[in-house]
Amino acid sequence: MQKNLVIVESPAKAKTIEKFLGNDFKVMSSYGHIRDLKKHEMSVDTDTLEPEYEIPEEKQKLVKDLKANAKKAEKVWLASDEDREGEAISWHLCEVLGLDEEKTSRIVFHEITKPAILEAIEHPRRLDMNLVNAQQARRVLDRLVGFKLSPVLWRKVKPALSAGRVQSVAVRLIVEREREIQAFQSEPFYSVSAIFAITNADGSQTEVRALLDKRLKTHEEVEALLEACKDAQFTIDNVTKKPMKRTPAPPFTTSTLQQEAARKLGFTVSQTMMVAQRLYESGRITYMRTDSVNLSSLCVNASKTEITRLYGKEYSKPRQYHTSSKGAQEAHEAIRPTYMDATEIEGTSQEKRLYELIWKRTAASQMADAEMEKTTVNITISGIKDQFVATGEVVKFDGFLKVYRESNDDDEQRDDEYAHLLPPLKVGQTLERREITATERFSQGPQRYTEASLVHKLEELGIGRPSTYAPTISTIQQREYVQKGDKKGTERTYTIDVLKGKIIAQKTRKEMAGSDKGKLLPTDIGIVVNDFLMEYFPGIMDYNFTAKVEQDFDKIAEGKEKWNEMMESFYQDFEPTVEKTMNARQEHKAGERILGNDPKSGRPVSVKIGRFGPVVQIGTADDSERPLFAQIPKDKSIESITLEEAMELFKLPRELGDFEGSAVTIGAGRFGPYILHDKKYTSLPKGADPMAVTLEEAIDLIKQKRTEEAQRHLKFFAEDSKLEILNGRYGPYIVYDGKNYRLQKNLHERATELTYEECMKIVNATPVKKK
DNA sequence: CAGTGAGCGAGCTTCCGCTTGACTT
Repeated sequence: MQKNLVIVESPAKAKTIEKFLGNDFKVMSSYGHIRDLKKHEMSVDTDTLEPEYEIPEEKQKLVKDLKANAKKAEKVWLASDEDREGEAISWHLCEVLGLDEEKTSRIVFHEITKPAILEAIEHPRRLDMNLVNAQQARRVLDRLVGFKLSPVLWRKVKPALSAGRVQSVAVRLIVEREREIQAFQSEPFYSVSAIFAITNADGSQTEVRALLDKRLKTHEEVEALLEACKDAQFTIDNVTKKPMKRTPAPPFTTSTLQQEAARKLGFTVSQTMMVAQRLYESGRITYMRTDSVNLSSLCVNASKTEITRLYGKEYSKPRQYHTSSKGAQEAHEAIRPTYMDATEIEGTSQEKRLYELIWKRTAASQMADAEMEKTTVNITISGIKDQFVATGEVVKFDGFLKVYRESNDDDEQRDDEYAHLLPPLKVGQTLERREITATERFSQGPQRYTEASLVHKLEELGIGRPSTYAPTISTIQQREYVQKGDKKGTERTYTIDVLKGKIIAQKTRKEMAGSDKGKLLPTDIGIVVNDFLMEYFPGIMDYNFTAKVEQDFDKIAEGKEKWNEMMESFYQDFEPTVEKTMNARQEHKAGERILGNDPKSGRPVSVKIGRFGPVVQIGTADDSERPLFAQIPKDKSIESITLEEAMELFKLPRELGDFEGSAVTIGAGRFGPYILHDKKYTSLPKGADPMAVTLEEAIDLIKQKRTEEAQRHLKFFAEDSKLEILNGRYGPYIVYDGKNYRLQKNLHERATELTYEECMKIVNATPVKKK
């Protein structure tokens, strides 16, 4: 007979807790929410705004199991997390399992240690219905917004689109950032650096690097300065030394872990979460979805011991951190190693690297400040007012820097090159000028978001939760509002003026400007949807919308406001706006734009988001003649495409002529332009203009493809026709039953000599990829 | 990592937060 049943949210947690509690306790997990609004319908009564819950199919078995165990138990302890969602989970459990109030207790604990759990058992409480109602309000509001707005988009923009309190604002951030970048006017300026020398007592010389204390605006100023420096004397005017301290960053939350793993390890946001999940399940780290920076006393103490052991007493400094981010609910601890004495773990290389990052961040947060001394030396130039400044930084005590330094997103830290050790310098000392270099630079516009920096921004705005950052990022990419891509930069030239001896020499160099890799870019659909929502639903799109409704949820949680009253007042304004927008007589779809008239037929040419994405259309649906369509290629935008560019799209497929008795045509496919001949496809090389390709060039490419094709099949096997050795872009590889298997580098040489057995060994040794 | 290549024009689609699961070869 089971005396006690404890229900927590996560199975890993259940396993740990069961160990702390005696045989009288059975611990089970609810696996998050057990009940929710119906998946495929509104499931909210639009008159009373009351939600209608159901137990989803995949939870039925679990609920049955929980029910049976609750019935058997003398007492049920609801131990879900101590936040809105956790309280609601407990309430749903009560309702669904039909728990008797007398034999049910609600408990919460903040860390998974034996004392903390025993302490929680000593202090049970009742369900907090105010907190539950705050969650219901949150849930219903999100459902109303999502399920009312999305159908508007289906009608006005494109089917299967979606809108929501979180995702639509995420897209807005990216669209607006792209517009800022486009509007940004880069201004040139000149930064001037100098190399001086001082002669030491032994006759040797030491270099001193310094920067001019201001940026120059024009090339004339550069010329004037260098001219003035030709015969000038450089004298040390002032030497100041300032002690500086650097404090470690707080331990990881979900958001900061995602950012650092992206910067230091190159992980995507979802990759980080998957690896962290595995570390959590194997008991290596605490829970990975958290907004808390709090560390348990257990960890603070263990860190102290470990840091003292590894680095010495002076490196240890126990600290407590407090969460300041908007909307934080702190149901968990910060993300930290479960055991600080495990500095390394077994596992995949990704697991090892992420664990090491978490260990270092946690350890650093419990270490002493770093102490530096910053030296600033002012160097006057005789005859002019401007000065050079040399700075040096000496680390007096490295403290936490011994293990960890937080990265940041600005890759431009050129000034850092000049911060280093300085030789001893005295006021009044003169310096020997070696060379002075003025380099033209350009002011930097705003940076595009990465997955991780978008998460950072969302957290800052209090939008979304640790459990939704990664899913939100993938949703906006799946809906094709945003794509991760590369932006080609433009080449620009810049000048470098160097004064060496008495001669000023000017050079020009080239660099690529504004190129970006793997950043988030808005698509045409993203832009059109954003502009549409901004026009008709500015309230929902407001960056403060979440913050405002959160205030209401807080009032509900405190019992100062009724949740259905809040819903009603929201819906009163929202619903009519939806109706009005939905039924507004539409002359054209959102984002539609007339480019002009087709020079040939005179029919109007327009662009819009069609059923299959952005299209150019000649003519209208009411014409007697059917309209013509052409997909807009990825590198063109619906916002900026011109009539001429649009008309080009209708020139394909283009017939070039005949070759070996069949037609050669140029078409445009999903993967760019191609040649079609005798039902075979040949890609055009990158950068080739499909409008300029001649029949001769096309035939050459077809022949080239044929020889490649002939050389591709290196070896067949009589034993099994499914097995082949092929030659690919990266050398020889094995194909078996339609799947590819890589050949180790050392086998490339003798690829054609491999036997059937050898190949099958490789095939069978390769693990099956999971979907 | 390993090679891809339509021309559709209606039915269905959708939210945010909690949490992990596992058709068979």
